[in-house]
Amino acid sequence: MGISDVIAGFIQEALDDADGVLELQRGDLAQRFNCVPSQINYVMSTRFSPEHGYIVESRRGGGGYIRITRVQVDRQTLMMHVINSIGDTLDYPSARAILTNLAQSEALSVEVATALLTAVSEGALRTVPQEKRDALRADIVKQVLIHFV
Amino acid sequence: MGISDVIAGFIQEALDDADGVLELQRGDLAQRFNCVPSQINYVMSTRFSPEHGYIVESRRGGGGYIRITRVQVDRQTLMMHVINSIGDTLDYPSARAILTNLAQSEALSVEVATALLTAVSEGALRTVPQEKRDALRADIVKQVLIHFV
DNA sequence: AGCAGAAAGGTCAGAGATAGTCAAACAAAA
DNA sequence: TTTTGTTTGACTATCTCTGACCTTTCTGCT
Repeated sequence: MGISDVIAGFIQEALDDADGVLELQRGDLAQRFNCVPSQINYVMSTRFSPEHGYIVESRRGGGGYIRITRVQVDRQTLMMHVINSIGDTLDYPSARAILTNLAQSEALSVEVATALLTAVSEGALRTVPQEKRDALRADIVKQVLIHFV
Repeated sequence: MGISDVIAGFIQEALDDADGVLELQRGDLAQRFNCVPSQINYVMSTRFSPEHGYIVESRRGGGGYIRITRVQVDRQTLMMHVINSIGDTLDYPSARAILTNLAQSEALSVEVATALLTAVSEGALRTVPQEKRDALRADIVKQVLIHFV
């Protein structure tokens, strides 16, 4: 088990204690585990990505921090199911179908579903090369849904 | 937490007590928090910008002051103002400030604001080349906001 | 009125403190 | 052996704090 796993475990525990939201300093953590600071970035991107159910925000400069939020996971298996069913790409009609479904089954409010659909519409993504839109759409939808689970 | 956050917190509280309008002296504040006066300017420009929902006016000379006003406008106006204020690019911290502000002033529900913020987070857009993210983020946010006016 | 000095606030660039990126070296797994 | 995952460190980006210098306004004196 490498150092990345140890760090990830430490953060998981701290998140449990802290009720799902944790703010820490990259330098501190690096020192505590005797590794280079960028190792923390690696851990964040491989263990606390949106797919894993976390949101990571940060700030540089004096008093900087990394904030990790674990999204609630107990509410809807439906959501998880939907999320898992979304592959690496998602075209607009499929997105529309999925979101309409979720709204109809009241897993999402109509407002949220509409907002999200608009966010991934061809219009909103028009500056993204055609061939990359579906991948991006999948990312965005998954991330938002994960956030709402 | 740095001194800027402390000062900002103090001002927020004072604004609450004072019903949204506050007049204070730069030198006084600096002395109270034991910092250089220009630190106050820094706090103004980073924490009380129009983007955050404040108007800051000031006057020099004897009896000079800094006046901070928390703005409250009707939903339509606020939305239009916000949409117009978004240029061709929008970084994540700005998006967060804008959406937090819209949620606080109840122009958007917390759910929608959160969903949109997640949709334009660095995580969700990670497959988009760094240099194109801010432009895309601006597009998405504007498109969704227009949809909600 | 005109002017000088005092009493504010403003600007900007540099130093310090954090965090992020990326690619190369290394290690583990298939 | 090929592929995938991990670790490192040099370089970069961003946020905060400070101080020297600048501009505006007020007040009192002539």
